[in-house]
Amino acid sequence: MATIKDVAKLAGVGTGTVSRVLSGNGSVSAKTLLKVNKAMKALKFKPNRSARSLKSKKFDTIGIWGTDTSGEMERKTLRDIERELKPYDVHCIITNGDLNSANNPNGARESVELLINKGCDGVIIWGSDIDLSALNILQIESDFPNIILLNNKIDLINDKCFYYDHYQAGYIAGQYLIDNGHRNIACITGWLRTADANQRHRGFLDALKNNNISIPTELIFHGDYTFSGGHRGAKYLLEQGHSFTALFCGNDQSAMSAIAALSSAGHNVPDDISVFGYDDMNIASYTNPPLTTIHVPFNKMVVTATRQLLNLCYKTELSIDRNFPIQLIERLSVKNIN
Amino acid sequence: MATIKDVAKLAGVGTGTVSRVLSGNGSVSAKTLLKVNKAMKALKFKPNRSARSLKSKKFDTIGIWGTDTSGEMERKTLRDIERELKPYDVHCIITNGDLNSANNPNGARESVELLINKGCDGVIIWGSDIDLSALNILQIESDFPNIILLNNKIDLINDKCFYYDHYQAGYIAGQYLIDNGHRNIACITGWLRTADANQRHRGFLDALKNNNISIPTELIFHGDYTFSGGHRGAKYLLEQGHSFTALFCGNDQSAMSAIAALSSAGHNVPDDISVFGYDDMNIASYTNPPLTTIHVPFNKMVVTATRQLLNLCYKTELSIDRNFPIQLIERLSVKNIN
DNA sequence: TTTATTTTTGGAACCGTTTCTAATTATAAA
DNA sequence: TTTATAATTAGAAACGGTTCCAAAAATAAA
Repeated sequence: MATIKDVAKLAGVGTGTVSRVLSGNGSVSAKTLLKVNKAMKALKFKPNRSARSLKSKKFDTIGIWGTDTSGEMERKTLRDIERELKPYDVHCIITNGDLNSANNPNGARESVELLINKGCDGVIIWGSDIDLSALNILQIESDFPNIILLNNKIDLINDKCFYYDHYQAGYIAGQYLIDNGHRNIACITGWLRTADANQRHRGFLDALKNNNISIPTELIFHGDYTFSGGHRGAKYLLEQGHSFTALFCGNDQSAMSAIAALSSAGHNVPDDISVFGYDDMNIASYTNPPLTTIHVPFNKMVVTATRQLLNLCYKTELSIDRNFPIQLIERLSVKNIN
Repeated sequence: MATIKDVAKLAGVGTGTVSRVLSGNGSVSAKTLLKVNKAMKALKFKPNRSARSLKSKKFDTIGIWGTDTSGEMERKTLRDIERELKPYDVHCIITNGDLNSANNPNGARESVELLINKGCDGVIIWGSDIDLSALNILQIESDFPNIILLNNKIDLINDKCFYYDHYQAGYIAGQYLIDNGHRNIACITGWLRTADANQRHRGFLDALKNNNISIPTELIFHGDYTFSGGHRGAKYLLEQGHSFTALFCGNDQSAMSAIAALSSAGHNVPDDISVFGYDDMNIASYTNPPLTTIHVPFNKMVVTATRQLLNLCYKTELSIDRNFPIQLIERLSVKNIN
C-alpha cells in the first residue's frame, strides 16, 4: 500500500504538500495540485485511517447500542443512518445488547462503555427494554458527552433525547377502540419497567378510565413485545373466561402473533375480536387482516438523532426538527361494532 | 486520556514493558507486572486503537456488505456474528447496498471497495440480489483475498463461499405440494438473475416437470422477495383467469403478503388456496395461518462464514462445518386435497 | 529596480502504540 | 567467589498521517 511519502517522492514534493492536497486546507498551486493528484492516482493511494485518527483523535465512527428485542432495527433504518453519516465519511458499528438487563444490571452499561473504549466518537443508546437506572446515563454522559438516547427521555439532557409521545399514542388507541363500540377490551403490554411501554400503556388505560370503562386485571397480559409473547398473551387472555371484543397490543409483532393465536383458536379477526397494533412496521400492512395501528415516525426520529450526534461529535450544524407526529392508521383489524 | 507513557512513568518502567504487559508477549517479572497493572488501573488506561492499528496493520474490523432487499438480516443474525467476533476483539461495520445493481452495475463493487478502503481486515459479501457479474468478485479477490461470499457460489473460490442447496429446497417444496394433491400451482419468484432465486425456482419447476405437471407462464409471477412484491404477485395471479389451488413463494415475506392479498380477495388460505413459503423466518410461525415453509440454517451459515473469515484474516484455526441441512417445516398454510 | 507582502513549499515534530536491540539484572554452573 | 547463561528491562525507531514553522518563490507596491 502506497503511503503519503511515496506519493510525495513520485510527485517531487514534500509530504506536507500532499497532505494539504488531501485535506484541502492550506494553499497549493495549480501546478502542484496536478502533479500530486497524478501521483496519487498512479500509486492508487488511499490514506491510512489509523494514522489519520491517531493525529486527529477522531475515529469517524459512531456506535449504536441496542437491545435484542426491539425488533424495529431493520435494514432500512440502518441504511437511513448510513446515508446521514456518509457525507461526513463516518461509519457506524453496531452492538446488540446481549443481556436482559434484568439478569445483568450492568450489562447495558458495559456494552456502552465497550463501544466508547473501542473508539467511537459518539454513541446512540437505543432499545425499548433498556433499564435506565441500570445504565446510569447521567454518569456516562458526564465523562462522555457525545451520547444520544433514542426512545427515552431524561430531563437533564433533554437535547440528547429523541422520543415521541407514547402516552398520547396509547390514549388515541384506547379512544379509537371505544369509539368503535368496544367495551370489553384486553391488552398485551411490553415490559412496563421501560419508559415507552409504560407510557403507551398508561395512555391506553387513561383513555378507558376517562370513558368509565374498566379493564379486569385478568385481561392485561404482561408481555415482552416479541412474536412469541404476543402468541402466548392471546392464548392466556382467551383462557381467562372474560370475553372481550378488542385487543390492544403494544407493538405490531405482538399484534400479528396474537392474530395468529386468536385465529387458530377459532376466533375470527376482526369479526369476533378486533386487534389494534402499534408501530406501523412493514409487516403491519401484510398481516391477515392488515393491522390497524399507530404510525410512528421511527425512521425520521433515528435520522434526526443521528444528525444531532454528528453535531455533537463533529461540530456540524445540521438542523434538528424535533416534531415526530404520530398517526392513527386504519386498516382492517378493528371492526366498528356500534 | 492516559497513554502508555503516562503508565510507564507512574509505574517507573519503560514503555516497552507496559506494552509487554498489555499484550502478554515477552517476559515480565511478577513485581513489575503488579506495578504496571496498578498504574494502568489508577490512570484508567485504555490502549488507543488507532495507534495500535497503525503499527500492527490490523484494524480488528470486518465489514458486511449486504443489499437492502434481503430482509433476512435481522438483529439475531448480527448478534450471532458479534458473538463470534467478540473473543477476538474484532468488531463489524455494516453497509447496506444502496443501489439496485440493475441501475448501477458498479454500485455493488464500489460499496465493497469502500469497505476495504475503510480498513476492514475482511469483508462478507451478502445479499440475495447481488449481480455477481457486476461485482466481479474474482478480481476483487485477487487484490484482497479476505472476502467471503454468502449465499453465492463461485467455483474457483469455493472455500470462501457459503450457501445451501436452493435447488434441492425448491424441489422439495414442489414435490410436497404435489404429494398433497395439488396440480394447479402458481408461484412467485425473486429476481431470477440472482443465483439463489434462480436455483430454488429451477428446483421447483423440475419437481413439477418430473411429475408431468405443467405450469402456465401466466401463473409465474416474477417478484422481488419483498412484502409488496408478494402482495402484487398474488393479486396479479388471481387476475390471470387460471385457477390454482397452491402457491409457492420464494420467500416468507412474499408468502405472508400473498396470504394477505388472497384473503382480502376472498380466498381462504389454505381451504381455497395453499401457500408455501421459504426461509422459515421468525414471522413464518405467526402468519395467519402459520406458514409451511423450508427451514434454512441461516444463522449457522452466517456464523460459519464469519469463522472462516476470522481464519483468513487472523490466522485462527476455527473449525468449519459446511453442512447446512435444509428442512421442510409443516405448518398450516398447505392443505392436503387428496 | 528595490522593497514589502503574500503565497507556496519542504520537512521536522508529533500522535500512541509495538518491536527490536543492547544493556542490565538475576540465576545457575563451575 | 567467579563465570556463563537466561530473564528482564529501558528506550529508540518505526508505523503513516497532520500540523506547524521557517524558508523560498511569487506577486504587489514603492
